[in-house]
Amino acid sequence: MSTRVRFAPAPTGFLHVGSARSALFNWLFAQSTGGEMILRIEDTDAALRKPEFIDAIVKPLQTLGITWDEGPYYQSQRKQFHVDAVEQLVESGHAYYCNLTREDADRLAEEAGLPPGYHGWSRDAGLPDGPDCVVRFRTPDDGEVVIDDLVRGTVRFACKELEDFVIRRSDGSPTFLVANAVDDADMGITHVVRGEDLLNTTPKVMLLWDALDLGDKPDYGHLPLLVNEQRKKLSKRRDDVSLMEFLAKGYLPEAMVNHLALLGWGPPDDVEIRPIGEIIELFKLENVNKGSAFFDIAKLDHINGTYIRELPVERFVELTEPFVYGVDIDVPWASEAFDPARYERVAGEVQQRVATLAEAVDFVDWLFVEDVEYDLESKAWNKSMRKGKQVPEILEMLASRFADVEWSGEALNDAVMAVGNELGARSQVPARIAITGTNAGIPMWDAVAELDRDVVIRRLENALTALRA
RNA sequence: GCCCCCAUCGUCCAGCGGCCUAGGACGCCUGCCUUUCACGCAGGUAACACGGGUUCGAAUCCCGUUGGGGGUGCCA
Repeated sequence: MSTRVRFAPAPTGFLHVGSARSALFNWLFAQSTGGEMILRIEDTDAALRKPEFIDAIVKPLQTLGITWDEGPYYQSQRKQFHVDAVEQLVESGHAYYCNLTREDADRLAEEAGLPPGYHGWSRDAGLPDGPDCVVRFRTPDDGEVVIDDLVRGTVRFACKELEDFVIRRSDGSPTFLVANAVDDADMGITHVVRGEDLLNTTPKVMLLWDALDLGDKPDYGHLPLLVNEQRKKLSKRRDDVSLMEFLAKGYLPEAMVNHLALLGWGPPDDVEIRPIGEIIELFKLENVNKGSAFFDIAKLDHINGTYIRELPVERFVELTEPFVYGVDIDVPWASEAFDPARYERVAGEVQQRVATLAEAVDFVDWLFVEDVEYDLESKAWNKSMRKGKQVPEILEMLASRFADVEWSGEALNDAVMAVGNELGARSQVPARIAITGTNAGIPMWDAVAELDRDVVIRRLENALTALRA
């Protein structure tokens, strides 16, 4: 039997990295088993029904290269099926009307000295439907629901622990639990792969499934959650979780996908950074582990840097254009000062040094600004300038020699080396800091030769002034 | 509170009863390369939460404890 999975996000305004990971694992499973994946938007809650929210899911998935064979389907458009299902459940005695609000239920529980929750108050009241009525599912009093989870193994839930949950809101709209069962059945879903946060809802859906007589149930596989450094589920409020924002910061989609695939799963041969085709081949849902995984930016940076370095230089230039041209981001130089040709000449060296595309700006800013700024509190300044050997002398000599040295990269480099040798000190770092503002960067003298002589000399003098201040 | 899940280096992954003096990757540290930084290369640091079983033998199986997480909505 061919596999068929679905990625079924609630549209909340943007694609969460956790959701992206779920989508990816569904996709990897479908691809590796030669199956299909469908995209279904779970918008049973009216508040989630906004067209712009759909784009916020579809676009990132496309960017990541996560494809689907059908959809997007919208649960809201299948509402009638869900309404019918609810009606069927009421008629068959599996569900009943209830006119209590959440507050009523809490109060009744407290008065009865019962734990919080709904205790079947209206179960046998035989209430008619009404404007403020919800429909609740009558959970079995005993027995258990057993899930043979593909990643977790057997999980059991005692039915008596399951309260009579709401399947239709008082506004008449069915909840996602019904929609889930009905749609998964109608759409022929064979495997439900999703986050562990939904594990507790699974027995409810299974109960509905049986009550609705929907036939064979899909297999379930609950993925470990993605967590932050505090080991809490990644959340919109506390953490950076917007996939698009990562891409906007200069993480490559391929790197993002590679990193995500490594959270909760690992290739048998320990080769972590590899093409998606190989990941598909090696992926096995049974090998997904159970413990939650920390979304580690440092590791992402490493993977991203590796992918960036593998790019053809022209491609790197192309990809960094939105950043160096200041599209959507601020750039430290005046836009007319940017020289694309000059940028292209150094791009190859920049490419070897960045972890994200956005960082390219930091490596070339000194080529396009008038004067560089010195961070007098920085470690580099303190170590190489303030405490460096004969730094004032180096800067003075360079300023004076640069006044009449041949203005070429080679000659400039020779002059710097000569000064260092004459003084018995390392002259490169002080010169670099004075001219570029920092001790880390690309091989510089050819690029320096492209700057005006007086600009370079002025920077050497500025650094000297800053040093003596 | 109750229900459910989880537990190997700081982090991610390997380990599926003997091959484990616990392996790889990221990070961190050292050295080489280099009169910058990075890459690369060579090293190093660092873990089976604890306690009981089962077994000739346990990181691997079972139970308990502890710790962490998720759920407990007329959100999904």
